[in-house]
Amino acid sequence: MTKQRRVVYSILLENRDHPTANDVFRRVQREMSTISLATVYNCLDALSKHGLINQVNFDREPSRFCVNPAPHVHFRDTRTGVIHDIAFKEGCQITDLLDLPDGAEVSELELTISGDLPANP
Amino acid sequence: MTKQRRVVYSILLENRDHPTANDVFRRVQREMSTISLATVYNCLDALSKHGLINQVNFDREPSRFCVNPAPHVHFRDTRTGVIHDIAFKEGCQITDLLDLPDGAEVSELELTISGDLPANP
DNA sequence: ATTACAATTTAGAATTATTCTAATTAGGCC
DNA sequence: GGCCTAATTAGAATAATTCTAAATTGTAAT
Ligand SMILES: [Mn+2]
Ligand SMILES: [Mn+2]
Ligand SMILES: [Zn+2]
Ligand SMILES: [Zn+2]
Repeated sequence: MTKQRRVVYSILLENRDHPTANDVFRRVQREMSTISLATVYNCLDALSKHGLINQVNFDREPSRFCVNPAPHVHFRDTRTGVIHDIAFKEGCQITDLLDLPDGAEVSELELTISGDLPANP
Repeated sequence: MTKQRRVVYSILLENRDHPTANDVFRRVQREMSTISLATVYNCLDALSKHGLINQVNFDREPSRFCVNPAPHVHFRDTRTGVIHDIAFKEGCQITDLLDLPDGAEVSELELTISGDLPANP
């Protein structure tokens, strides 16, 4: 854990809105003005590799970063653009629903959903 | 349906291995040497918009294109790199497993899995 | 058949998120 | 302090995709 990695991580914890690398860069700059974008990418990569954060991809948009350690999937509200964390229901295994070949070992699984949420009055 | 769109579509039907745009370009060139890469992108986009094919994204790798019209997800065998279509078990709705907010309307859903398949003897 | 028109294709340039390179800096340890 | 390794930095490079503007095509009307 270097100073830079710590501040990148704390920025992610502070506002869990799934920012892009560039969003993170701009936020980190406010308290560490000398940091470089390359370092932000390096830090995000290091934090990912150590399992502290997750990289989230919607189609071919810039990657976003998620600090929620619980298993969950991502729902992007097409009206607001906001990305919501969606948990699994109690005791549910997504792979139970799939016709996986015998012996298949899942190592990574990413589920992204786009749709509408009802307006919140 | 233009000549170019038809040949792009037929190439995809011919070999359902989830090729990239560039793979498609090289295959199409063999029977229509004057086609341009931009046109391949345009055609893939048009076919996608009309629901004949699907764009498949694994992380930030180049998009791949899938001509399987049935609902399914994608499993990449990490040893061979081959992408397999995985169907849902009878009558299974993935969103049933999720704690979606009331009234959420799913418009798009993409599930990608990476893992190991047992060697096929 | 010729013309008109809109949509598509084309070549090449532009875009842009990300990665790479090479030089500098930082931090732990003797 | 000096040594060593890993991390950071600025900037260039990369590469998938998109954009631009001109040429081509196909179709429909005259
Ligand atoms: Mn952003
Ligand atoms: Mn390829
Ligand atoms: Zn999340
Ligand atoms: Zn498929």
